[in-house]
Amino acid sequence: MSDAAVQTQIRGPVRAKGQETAARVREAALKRFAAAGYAAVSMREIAADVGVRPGALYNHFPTKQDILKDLMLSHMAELHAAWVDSGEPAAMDPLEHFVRFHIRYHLERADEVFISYMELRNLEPANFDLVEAERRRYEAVLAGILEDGTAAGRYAVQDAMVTTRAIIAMLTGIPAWFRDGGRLSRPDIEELYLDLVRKAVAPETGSPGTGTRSREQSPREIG
Amino acid sequence: MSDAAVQTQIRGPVRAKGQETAARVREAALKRFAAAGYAAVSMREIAADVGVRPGALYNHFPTKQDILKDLMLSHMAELHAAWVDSGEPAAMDPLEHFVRFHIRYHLERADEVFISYMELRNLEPANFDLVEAERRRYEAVLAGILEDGTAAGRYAVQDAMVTTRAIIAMLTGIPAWFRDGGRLSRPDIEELYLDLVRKAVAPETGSPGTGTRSREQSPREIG
DNA sequence: CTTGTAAATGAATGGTCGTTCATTTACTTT
DNA sequence: AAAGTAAATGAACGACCATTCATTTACAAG
Repeated sequence: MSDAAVQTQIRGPVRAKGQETAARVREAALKRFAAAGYAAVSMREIAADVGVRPGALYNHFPTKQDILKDLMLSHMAELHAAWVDSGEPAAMDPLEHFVRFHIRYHLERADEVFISYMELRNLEPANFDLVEAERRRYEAVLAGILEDGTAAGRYAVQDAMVTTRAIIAMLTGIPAWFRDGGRLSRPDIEELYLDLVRKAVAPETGSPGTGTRSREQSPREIG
Repeated sequence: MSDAAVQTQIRGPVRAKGQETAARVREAALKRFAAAGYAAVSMREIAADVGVRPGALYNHFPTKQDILKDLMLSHMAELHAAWVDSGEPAAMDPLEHFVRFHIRYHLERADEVFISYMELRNLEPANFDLVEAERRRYEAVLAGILEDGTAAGRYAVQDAMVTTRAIIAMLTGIPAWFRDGGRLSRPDIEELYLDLVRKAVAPETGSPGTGTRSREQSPREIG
C-alpha cells in the first residue's frame, strides 16, 4: 500500500500509464453498465472500448465484480464528500441547500447515480453492505436537516426517515426523464421540485413566515 | 387467437395443463427476474423452478425476451385496469384516491412493479415502446387529476407533468425499503405519504381544512 | 547496457448460455 | 382400439462468458 504510494511519486510515466488505463476502464465500464446493466456487459466489450485485450483488464482490476464495487463505492463516497464540500451558507434554508445540491449532483453524474441504485443486487453481499452503509450516511444528512428544522418549528415532519426516503426518491427520479434542451431547464427543475419539497414539509398553517409554532399535534407517534 | 379461445373451452385438461405450466413459468420468471435481474437469470433456472426441462419452456414462450415482455406488458395493463376498476367515490378527494390506490397496488405487486421499471433497458425497442405507452397512460391519470384539481382551485400545481412524475417516483420508491412487521404498518405508510402529497400540491394560502370540501370542480377529462 | 518490472498480448481453460429438434409420453377424440 | 396432438424429454448446437498464464513489449533505474 504505502510502497505503491511511494512508487507512484518516485516512478515516472510507467505508473502514470497504468493509472490512466485503469481510469479508462472505469469510464468504459461506467457507460456500459449504465446503458445495458452489469450482467449484460462483458469484459470483452469493456476491453474493446479501452482499446486493449481482455486479459489486460486484469492488470488493473482483479475481477469484473471489483470494477462494479469500485464504481459504486467511489460514487457514494464522492457524493457525500461533495455534500460536505458544498458548505452550508447560513443565509440559505438547509433544506433548500440540500435539494439544490442533490438535484445538481444527480443531473451531473447521471450514470454513476443510475448504476448505484440499479446494480445493488449485482453486488456480492460484502460489497453491498459497504454501499448500503454509505447510502444510509447520506440519508442521515437529510434526516438530520428535517429533524432539526422540525424541532425549530421551521418544518413539520411527522416521520423524518420516511420523509427523507420520499424526498430522495422523488429527486433521484429526475434524471430518469429529464433531458437538456427539453421544455424545462435545469434551473426550472430545481425551482419546481424545491417548491414541492418545501410545501410537503411546511407547517400546516399557511403562515408562510418561519414562525416558531408549537408542536401541538401528535396524532401518530408511530414507533 | 379466437381458435385458442374456443379450444380452451371445448378442450379438456390437456389445454388446461399447458396453460398452468405457462402460468408457473411466468411465476418463476417473475421471482427470478425481480431477485437477480433479467440478464442474470437463465432459462435453465426457470425450468428447474417449474420442474421441467429447459426445452419445454419453448412450448409456451418463443424466447426468453417474450417472457419478460409478457410480464411487463401484462403488469402495466393490469395496473391501469385496476385503477379503472377502483371506481371513484364522489366522497373522496381524487388525489387521495389515487395515492391510496397506488401505494396499495405497489405494495401488493412489489415484484411486478420492480421488474417493470428495472428491466426497461432489457426490452427490445419494439417491446420497450409498448411498455412506455402504457406507462404514459398511467401517468396521464394522475396528471389529469392534478390539472382538474388545480383548475378548480383545490390544488395549486405549477407543472402537472413534473408533479406527476415527482409523486409517482416518491410513491413507487416505497416498496424498495418497506417491509411488513417493521416500525410502520401499511396504513401508517399510506397516511404519511398522503400527507406529504396533499401538502405538496396544496394552494399556498393555507386554509387549514385539508378535508374534502365542496366539489365545484369541472368534469375530469383524462386523455 | 543490463536489469527490473509494469503493462499488454495471444491463446487457452472449463463452463454456461439461449435455442433447436427428433423422439417419447400422456391424454383426448373418434 | 386407433388416430391425433399438446407437452415434455434428452441431447445436442454454436456462441460467448470470466478468468488464467506463459510470453512479449516498453520503459525507467542503476
